[in-house]
Amino acid sequence: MNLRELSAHLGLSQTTVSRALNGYPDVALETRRRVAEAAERFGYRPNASARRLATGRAHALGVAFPVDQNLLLDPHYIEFIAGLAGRAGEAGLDLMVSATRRNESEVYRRLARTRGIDATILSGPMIEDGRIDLLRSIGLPFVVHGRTGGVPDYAFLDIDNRATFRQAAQLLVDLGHRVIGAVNGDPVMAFAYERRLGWEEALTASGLTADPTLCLGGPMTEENGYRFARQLLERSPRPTGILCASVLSALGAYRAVRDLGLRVGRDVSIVAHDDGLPFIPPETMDPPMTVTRSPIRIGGERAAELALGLIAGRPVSELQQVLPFDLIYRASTAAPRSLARTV
Amino acid sequence: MNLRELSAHLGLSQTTVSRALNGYPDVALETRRRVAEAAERFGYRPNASARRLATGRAHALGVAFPVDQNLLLDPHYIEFIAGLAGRAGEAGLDLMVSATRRNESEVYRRLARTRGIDATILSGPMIEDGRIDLLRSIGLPFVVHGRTGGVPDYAFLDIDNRATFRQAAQLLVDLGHRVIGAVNGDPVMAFAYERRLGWEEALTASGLTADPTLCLGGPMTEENGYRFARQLLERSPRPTGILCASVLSALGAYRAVRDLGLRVGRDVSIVAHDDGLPFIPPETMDPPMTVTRSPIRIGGERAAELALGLIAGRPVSELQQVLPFDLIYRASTAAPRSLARTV
DNA sequence: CTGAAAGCGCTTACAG
DNA sequence: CTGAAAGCGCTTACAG
Repeated sequence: MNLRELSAHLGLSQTTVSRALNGYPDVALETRRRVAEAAERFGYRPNASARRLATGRAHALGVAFPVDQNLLLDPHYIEFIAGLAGRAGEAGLDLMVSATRRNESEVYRRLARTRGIDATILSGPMIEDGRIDLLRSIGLPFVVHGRTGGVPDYAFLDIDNRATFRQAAQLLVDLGHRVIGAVNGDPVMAFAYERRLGWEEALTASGLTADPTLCLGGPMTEENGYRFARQLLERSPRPTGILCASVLSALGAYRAVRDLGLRVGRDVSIVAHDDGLPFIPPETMDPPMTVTRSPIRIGGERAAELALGLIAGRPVSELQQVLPFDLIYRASTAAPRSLARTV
Repeated sequence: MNLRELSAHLGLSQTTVSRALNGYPDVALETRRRVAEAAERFGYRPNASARRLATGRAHALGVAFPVDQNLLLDPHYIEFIAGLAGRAGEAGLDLMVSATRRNESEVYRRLARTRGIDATILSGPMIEDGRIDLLRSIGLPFVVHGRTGGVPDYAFLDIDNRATFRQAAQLLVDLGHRVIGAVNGDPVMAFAYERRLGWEEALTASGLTADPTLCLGGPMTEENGYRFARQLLERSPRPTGILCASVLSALGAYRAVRDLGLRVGRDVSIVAHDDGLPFIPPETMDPPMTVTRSPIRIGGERAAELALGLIAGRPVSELQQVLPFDLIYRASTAAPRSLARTV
């Protein structure tokens, strides 16, 4: 059933039926009702391609899906996509996923020329990220999930990454810890850069030195978490507190602590940033883990909303959002042992 | 730059340019070359919507992305999507992701009517799954990742789930284990049903009884893995071997073993099925874990290939594939302790 | 080997 | 309040 057939059936012109369906004014109430009823009955749905061609709007959002570099294709990214797809769907937009393998800019070019999407969402910006300039130069509207340094002149949503690690480190300092290491994300990523600064700020503000070799970074896997934590714990003096950039790395850090015959909470305090990955709830870890928390899925939803605003032509300055996070205290953090004894 | 402009620039008709670009015969070699060169130089890309409208082919695959039920929106599914998107992209197809929340059939109806995709991939079939009949009835071509009982009359790709658990259980039996439990997937899922049968078959074939209360099932999370394994290990007699449906549940099972003051490998042997999730390598677990292994990402790639075949009109009987798996022996399995002592 | 023309199924000024 | 008609940018029989 297409528009022509539906119109013929109703004895109306395509114009009127189209207008009625799309909620335009200047259609008699009774006509509108009849059209809606018939469309429903026949299960009429406008052909997406025809509509796109006629309006010039794709009614779709797009993302480049990095299928080779595990950097992004991780649970964090997926939760983000889930939020994005969900919110886009509610607004009647499709989500187009284009696989990329080291050819991300080529993919953006194609998407722009092909008019397959109205806007794209760029994830995981690096400290220096050529993709932003590229998107700007090809004129494809975009929202950045995260942000590069300075005051961005593009639409973005992010959390205050610096504050997450600053508050986490501050908590450990307040508990009495003096040697605090960090298992950070990949140092090329903008968010990891910010977190590192947060860790530094908390330490130096308390008169402690932020020894750069105590901040190790790399993709946030269990394996790296183990490797980095182990490296930190084998130093002398041994850190009594460790910050982790993700629950995934924290899983590895927990393992490293155990491997060395130590116990999380008692011998080593751990605080991680929790993106709300549904299958690794930090409250069921052993011991339950203290975290800064901001569900990345919410981020996906917000990104979709910002993209909608972008398409609607709202000014970029209104499309910049910093989401809040919570600091949730659990049993993986405590006063360091030496201190506990003297109390 | 559109086709009209490109043609005008070349002094050729749109017909000829289109034919040259699409590799049709009956175009002079020199013309073909000139067209290709100009298209490249101007970065011409056909408007996707126009092409879709004209050909009736969407040049896109679609999947329903369940954003509320965590059942599917898990790392396994994502790895699958990565394979799917990658292979589809190589073939020049886009991947359309439509969010669903308890309205999956509505989404399929819309996709079919809207002509937005050429075929869809249905993931995680349940033992009784109405979606298959629905897809058939609305005429949307589909590939099933997995299969329901019997001999399917639809395109599918799957692994031999029954054999995975049968071989895993057999391994434990051969090592001398007599009480073997299973932490299975959700019992409504077809794959979990098959695995359960495999576990049963191995036990009964060896003269052991497959006590149904020793096979526990639910979504494959760390948490469920912990809960079910703990439940099994608190029984008397205590199982000395446990099968896990996923590395994720196995993570929880490892934790349960530790919590009870036991050790994996020594006190309890564990074998899991490994879908190749990149961020949880079983070889780095403590101790390294014995697994049956079949990367689910390969499954996604194959699914894309089958969908391509479907679109090309190949008969369904040629589009059914069962992927192999490996059994990889590591330190999480050993002879049970009582037996080890007598040796 | 090339081109004029119809058609895919919508939307949208424009006229009445 | 409604309709005839043009147009979105391609593809593809068909004619030459």
